[in-house]
Amino acid sequence: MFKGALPGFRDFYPQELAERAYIMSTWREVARRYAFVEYDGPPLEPLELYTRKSGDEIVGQLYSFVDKGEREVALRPEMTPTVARMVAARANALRKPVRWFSMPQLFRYERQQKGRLREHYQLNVDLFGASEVAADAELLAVALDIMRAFGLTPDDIVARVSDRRILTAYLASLGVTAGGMDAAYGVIDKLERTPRDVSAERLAALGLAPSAVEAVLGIQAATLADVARVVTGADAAVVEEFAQYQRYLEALGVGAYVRFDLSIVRGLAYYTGIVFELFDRSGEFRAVAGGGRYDTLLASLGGADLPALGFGMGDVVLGELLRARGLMKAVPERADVWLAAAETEPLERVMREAAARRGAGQSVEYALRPQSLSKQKKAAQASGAQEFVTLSTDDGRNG
RNA sequence: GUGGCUGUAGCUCAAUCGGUUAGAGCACCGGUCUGUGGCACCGGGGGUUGCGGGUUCAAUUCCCGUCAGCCACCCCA
Repeated sequence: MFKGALPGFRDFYPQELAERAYIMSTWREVARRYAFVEYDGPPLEPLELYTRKSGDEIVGQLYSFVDKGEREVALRPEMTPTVARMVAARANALRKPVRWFSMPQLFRYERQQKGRLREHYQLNVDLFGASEVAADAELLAVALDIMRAFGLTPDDIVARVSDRRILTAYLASLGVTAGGMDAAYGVIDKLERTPRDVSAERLAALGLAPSAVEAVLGIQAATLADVARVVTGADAAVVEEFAQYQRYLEALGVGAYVRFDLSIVRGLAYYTGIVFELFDRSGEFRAVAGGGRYDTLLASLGGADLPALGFGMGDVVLGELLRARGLMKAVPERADVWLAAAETEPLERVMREAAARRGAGQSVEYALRPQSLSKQKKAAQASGAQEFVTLSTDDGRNG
């Protein structure tokens, strides 16, 4: 006797499946509008694909085991290594830029919480072979247009956008040393959920002057102009590029969603340039999506040396948000027609009509045993069928 | 992995101080109503109170363990 799904896994009853299908079809539709094409890879991969670059810390969060061929394997926890491998294998043959998306089910063995299960479906949109900042703008525009397609406006969603290079330059101008940079990222990443004095203490421990500590604590309010005043040389060019990025986002029609915010760090991993996260304005939910540029990842995985950028958007937090806002319109499919006949009619009569209609493409349901018409009508209403058709007793052709 | 809170029917909840065969609404099934749109009325199935142990004459109620869920941490998708 099984009581339910494993912890962190979901049973998709028709209502839940309809919601999932609604989310995924919307993802697919908007990605298509931006001329991204769909691909997929194996749900099971060699364990090494994830341990090689990500480090061993991730291993504890993998669903991994030894298969019957004594291979160490893992259920995929993310799509990036797979797509990187696929692109690298055909790097020379693929038309650049490569605009691909996928909606894999991903797995991670972690303690579950709201918005965070052990399995989820995640839209992955990636662009390979494009170093232009226009590509960064396209990428964020897809993510935001998806929000719009779900009915989420700039009043609901904010895209907080930063740039690794700008953050680094800004922190350097405040006196953060190269050695203290990662630690500073860590403090900034946790700024919102850490008491102010604790953060201040950690920053002071990095050797920052009191004024610099204040500046970091208030980094969320720092504008691009603030940054432009203190950076020089190559960094100034990066700042100008970011300004271009913002102009492109305006041109693409999603500018209202975007906010410059240096406190967005995106973990400590492989991002090399512009990064972003999408949040609901109320702050009630976890990040809805996140991504950015990771130009060195393909090369470091031993593949082609192609610039790359991408984002992920999971179905769990998004689904919670849509339900909370009354924007989850999905309902299970209903039959086109409910066929009824007098209780005295043989069932074969109804079946022949059902077969004809089904042959013509209609979705047809009927009572599996003779019943009174009122009973059939009640059943038809409960089923939600679009149309109630009663076969006449006379000629058998009527609708 | 750590800590806190919580587990009664498919769902939302009730059950006095520990006291008889654990109740209700919704949902589901059956029936009545030949007419009003997912109506009304009648009836029915479904719970070893998450599971295991302990205390007690007696446990849904008190204690311990365990599993699960929620929240925070950790970490990120």
